[in-house]
Amino acid sequence: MIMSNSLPLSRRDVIEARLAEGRQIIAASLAVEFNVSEDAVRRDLRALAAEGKCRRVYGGALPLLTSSRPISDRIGQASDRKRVLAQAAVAMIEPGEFLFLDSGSTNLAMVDLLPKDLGATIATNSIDIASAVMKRGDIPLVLIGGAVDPVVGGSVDASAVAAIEAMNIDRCFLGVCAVSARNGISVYEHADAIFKRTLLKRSAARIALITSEKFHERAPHRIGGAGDIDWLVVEDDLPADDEKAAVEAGFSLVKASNVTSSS
Amino acid sequence: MIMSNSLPLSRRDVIEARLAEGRQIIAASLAVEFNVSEDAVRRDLRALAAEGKCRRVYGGALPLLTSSRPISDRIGQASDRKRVLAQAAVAMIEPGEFLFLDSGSTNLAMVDLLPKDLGATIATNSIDIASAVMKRGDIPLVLIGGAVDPVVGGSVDASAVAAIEAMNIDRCFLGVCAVSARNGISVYEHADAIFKRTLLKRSAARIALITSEKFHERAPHRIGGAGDIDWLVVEDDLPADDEKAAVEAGFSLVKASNVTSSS
DNA sequence: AGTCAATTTGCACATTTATACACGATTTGA
DNA sequence: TCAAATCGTGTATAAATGTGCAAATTGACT
Repeated sequence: MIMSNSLPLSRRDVIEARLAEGRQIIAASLAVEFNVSEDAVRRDLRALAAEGKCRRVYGGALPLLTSSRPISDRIGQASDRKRVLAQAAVAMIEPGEFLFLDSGSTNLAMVDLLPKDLGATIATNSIDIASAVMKRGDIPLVLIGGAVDPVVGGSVDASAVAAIEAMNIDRCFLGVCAVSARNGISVYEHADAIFKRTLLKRSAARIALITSEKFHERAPHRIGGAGDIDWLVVEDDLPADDEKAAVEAGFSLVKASNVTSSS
Repeated sequence: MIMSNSLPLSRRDVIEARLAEGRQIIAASLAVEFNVSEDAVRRDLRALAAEGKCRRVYGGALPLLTSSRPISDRIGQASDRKRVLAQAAVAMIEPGEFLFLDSGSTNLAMVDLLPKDLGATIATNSIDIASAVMKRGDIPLVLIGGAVDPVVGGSVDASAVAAIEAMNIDRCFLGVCAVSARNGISVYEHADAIFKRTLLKRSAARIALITSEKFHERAPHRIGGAGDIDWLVVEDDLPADDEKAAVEAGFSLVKASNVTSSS
């Protein structure tokens, strides 16, 4: 029973860590995520601002450092778009579900956005995702073993397929390399494709997070078509022709609007 | 039900060990787990905080350097001593072997010290070690899956045991929590002990890296005695009485002299 | 065995801390 | 300008904490 009861003050550390990454803080979102009132979040922000760790703004707080961060900026930019997708995906999760997070940087971004009181269990074959989930420490984790594919960053061999064959997954988040109306969803690695097909077969709800450039990628191994995926979570500013083609191919789209306040 | 009838002193050691692993301590949970009042736990936390081992927070305590860099900071603390042990352990590896690296920060230190042209394959159940091996990118990796034990940082459940039952390991590096002449080698977690016993059974050569303080730790679950381990890699400055007791208990010691040179 | 000192523990009490709620003031956006 | 959202302050409540003290345990010495 050592589950998920996190220390109250660790919340402030989490906020501080996010600020250190250059991320903006929205008081209302944090309140929901940590399952506390907005007053508590505001107190934390006030304390952090008093320590000079952030700047208070209407609706939340912003990190202080605005000057030179060459590398982190680029990562932060890419992360921002992926985080919007991830936030929309997190909102689709029901409490207590058995989730599978497939390998992929967008799925990795989901881990930090999962609410604290989520009673879900996460299974994954990605070492990076497993590492992130374990670092949180409040989510039960099931790791899929097997020979590790260095391109995928996780196990996609026969033993990994056999492991998920024995799972009843409530909701899986698929990582894909390319999407098109003609070829459906595809990936680069053959073994990865076999693994993902099995994953889709064993999952009740199947979701894929798609950054806009994925619609113009090409990959050799087809996983399936529109009938094999329940939802594609796409960016808000997806070009109209891409969207039209996807819808006509039978895909159900969920637009991830960055409702994160104005700005 | 783990009823620890162990010595009162051991409780504080267990708490310290958990903090060293980066885990957060919740006073109320600890009180239930050790079957003592919260006052006793708070007294321990106060003492540990006074020693600089942790940071007290409302509701329990947090490890000191955990928010920003949980892994690298821990390694940075005792990196010198552990790197010496790890270097000695790496020297025992033969080319082309199938290795198993058990969970543990000392074994983790081995990953970065492995030579480039090593034709070995590494298997592990530790997420941190898998992450480090994958980051290198030049070593074939086999990951042991299963439900992840948050204390161990990897899988030690029945499926993990079943996975290594099918392996013929040339050389395994065991992670242990405590060593003594009377009780042999021991760990904190029951499932971890079962896993390690199977690991020893499936391994041709069995090695454990032991920092000196492990000789004065206590842990509830015994893995085995001197006959179950081929080599204990110990520090150069191991106290003479500890060394004498270990040798008389039948252990074969390898002293890791810090003549690492270079760098 | 007996005794004494030191440590550890549990309990009672006052204090501090964190939190949620209520109300008025302030800011934001249309 | 107005309405909605957000912020700040005050207050009540629950939880955690620190302190003092007595009982129980341990270890050493006679």
